[in-house]
Amino acid sequence: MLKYKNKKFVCHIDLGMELIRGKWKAVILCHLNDGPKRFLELQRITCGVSQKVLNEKLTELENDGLIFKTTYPEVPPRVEYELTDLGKGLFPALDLLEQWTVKNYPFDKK
Amino acid sequence: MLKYKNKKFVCHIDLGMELIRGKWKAVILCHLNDGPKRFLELQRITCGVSQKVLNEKLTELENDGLIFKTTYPEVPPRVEYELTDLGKGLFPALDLLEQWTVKNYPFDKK
DNA sequence: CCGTATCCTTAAGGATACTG
DNA sequence: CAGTATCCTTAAGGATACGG
Repeated sequence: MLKYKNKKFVCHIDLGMELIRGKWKAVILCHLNDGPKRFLELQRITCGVSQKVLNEKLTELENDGLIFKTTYPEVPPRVEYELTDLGKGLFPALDLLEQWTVKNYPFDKK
Repeated sequence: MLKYKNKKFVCHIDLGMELIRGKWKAVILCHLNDGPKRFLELQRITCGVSQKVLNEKLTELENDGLIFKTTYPEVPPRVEYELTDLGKGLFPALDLLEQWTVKNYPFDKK
């Protein structure tokens, strides 16, 4: 039994999965690997997930140290999200998962 | 936009994550990589998750073709779960995730 | 030992409206 | 454009009891 942030985990993979849990976190991380993205770009990538949900996920990822954001003091506001070094280290695993999926699920487009 | 089993996914990583979503699936898959396990062994590994939940997850993994089970006609019954080839192919990604977690979260034991 | 059924609680996700 | 607030629906997980 292991502990992190007052939560209990039965093993390391359990904790690792916790950090990318939810419908959108892995998707966000994968796309941020290509470079910084603005809020609206991420919303487009996620096919229009609501602002509330997208913000929730971005905040959680930031709190877990996987991404950080830069706010430019302009009008209208501009904010960019990008991976931290910790977040970049997670990419190889996500990349392998994606490759496995592409290989085994050549599924219908549209 | 991609489709699989009547569900929609925004990209491949989205589908890949869907298959290992939930509190226990990745944990089960990782431990099955060491070899076949019985129901009670898996329950012990998951620190006593309820039978209902464990069965749900095992059934979902089986339906997705990641594991299969062998039922031995004995009394008391004996059932063994193990990875399919498809499931084995997923292990490298999970293994990388675990390594990343071990490296970055050397957290408190117990 | 393994699996099912029932009931319950909480967490996740979405719709919408509003603000600087 | 980015973020917050409110409300709502559904999905996930757990407790318990029972049956082959």
